[in-house]
Amino acid sequence: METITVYNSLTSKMEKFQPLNPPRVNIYVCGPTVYDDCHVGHARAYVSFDLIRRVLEYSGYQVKYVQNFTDIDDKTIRRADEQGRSYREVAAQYTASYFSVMDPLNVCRADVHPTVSGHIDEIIEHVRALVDKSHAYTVNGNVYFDIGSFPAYGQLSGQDIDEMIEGDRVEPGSGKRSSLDFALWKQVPEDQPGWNSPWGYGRPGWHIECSVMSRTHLGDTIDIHGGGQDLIFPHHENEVAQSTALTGKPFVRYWMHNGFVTIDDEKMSKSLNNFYTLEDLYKQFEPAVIRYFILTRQYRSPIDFSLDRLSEAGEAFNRLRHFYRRLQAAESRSCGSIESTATIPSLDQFKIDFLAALRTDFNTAKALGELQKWVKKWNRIFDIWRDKTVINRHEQEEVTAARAVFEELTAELLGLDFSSCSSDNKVDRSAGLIDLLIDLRDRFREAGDYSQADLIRDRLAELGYQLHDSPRGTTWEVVDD
RNA sequence: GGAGGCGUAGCCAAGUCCGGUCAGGCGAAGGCCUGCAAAGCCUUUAUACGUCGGUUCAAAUCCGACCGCCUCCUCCA
Repeated sequence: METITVYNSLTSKMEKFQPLNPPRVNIYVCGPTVYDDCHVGHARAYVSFDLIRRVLEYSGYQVKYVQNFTDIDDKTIRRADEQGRSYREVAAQYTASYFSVMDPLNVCRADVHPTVSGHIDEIIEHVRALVDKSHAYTVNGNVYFDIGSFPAYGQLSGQDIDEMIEGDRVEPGSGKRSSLDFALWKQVPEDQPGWNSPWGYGRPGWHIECSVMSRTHLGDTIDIHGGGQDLIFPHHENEVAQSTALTGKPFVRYWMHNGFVTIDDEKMSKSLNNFYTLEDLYKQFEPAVIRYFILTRQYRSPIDFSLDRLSEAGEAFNRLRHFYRRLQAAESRSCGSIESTATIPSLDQFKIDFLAALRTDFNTAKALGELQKWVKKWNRIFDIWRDKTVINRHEQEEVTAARAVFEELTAELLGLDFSSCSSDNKVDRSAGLIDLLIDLRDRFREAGDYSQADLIRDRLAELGYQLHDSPRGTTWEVVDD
């Protein structure tokens, strides 16, 4: 296990990462409410924690990763009512939609994807225990958590409780003792989705789900709890209260929160109606480019989104893609026992710098910088080799090693898979045909009939086959647009 | 109002906790390659760190004040 440094929202400090029971690491990430399509903000969150998971696993930890779906709450019910369907149908549809956009981003699925409706018994049990311990009280079929019974309330979000209460007023008729007391269980009319409970017909409150699901699947104390920065208060603050009040044990060792995606520096959100759904973006951009874009910033910083920025990320991403092709090409070159001509970039140093960046609070921006720097060094070597007929055998071994490490680091850690880009069914099928046309074009070129040669080249380009003339002949590739 | 965060070259963005040296990308300009292109690669693009003070041999980095922007305090990744 390698040393990893993480920023803990609870202490606002960088800390050495020490899980409770190494090498095991328990991670709980707040998942989406499944009532609508995912936008770039969701991608940011889940790519970030996917990356964190990958770095931990690569570093020798055994990760158990749990991410919930909130399938029953005000929003899923409202959406169901609008569409005359059940909340279960709505939740099923958007759960499927979640996977259909996250899978292409290479976001690994969680070990467990629990749902609220699947944990009603455990929720009722948790609430009942809080009532028994006098951390919660009942008013007309509602159960509220009693903030006054939990002195540490406000610690995570850095809120001064007295000040908050001062500016707030208890809603008349709610029966709450404090304006900050929050519902663990809500009474609802019989015609709404709900369950029978010791307090009557109702459904879970807004925060209890995560406390219960994380405890059910990961135990009393979890190592990492993740989510968006907007969840710190009140959601995570309330989770801490509910969980700690019940178990008496620390709930979370490391709180981690990802920054927002913004549009013109304002938060991307449903209410501002300034979001881009992933489904729409996939019509214009490869998912891998969106993932790359997200990784160009450290996960805690806000990242300003625009189609131009995404295109820029696409250009940077293409550098890596072409570099990978160059590695492959160099690997299959013939070698001879000639003298070495160039200083090969150090693979070890690159790997050290790259991993150090990721292990210092998952600094993907820094890691990508190290990667691009190393790529540039290699490109210089490739340019030197371009005019040679053979390369040195030892140099070729270096290329093979470089290719293997590049594949490993990009695929396993960054979740950017370059090796799959180059093998395309379309390619195999039409390869012979394209070669035939290139042959034909070469004859025109030799005869000096460039207008015919260009016609072939242009028509192929229109079909998505791009030709590259080089001293060693003409090559081609399939270009996605 | 309370809490948290941000302000680095044309643009994006590391670095700020642990003062002293490189980030990296996009764009742009040159060049290589080409019959010409396209694509790709290389080189050059910077003594940049919101403002004003202070500490220090030395500050983007530490201290103080100020200005501007964002987020949370209401569902939100």
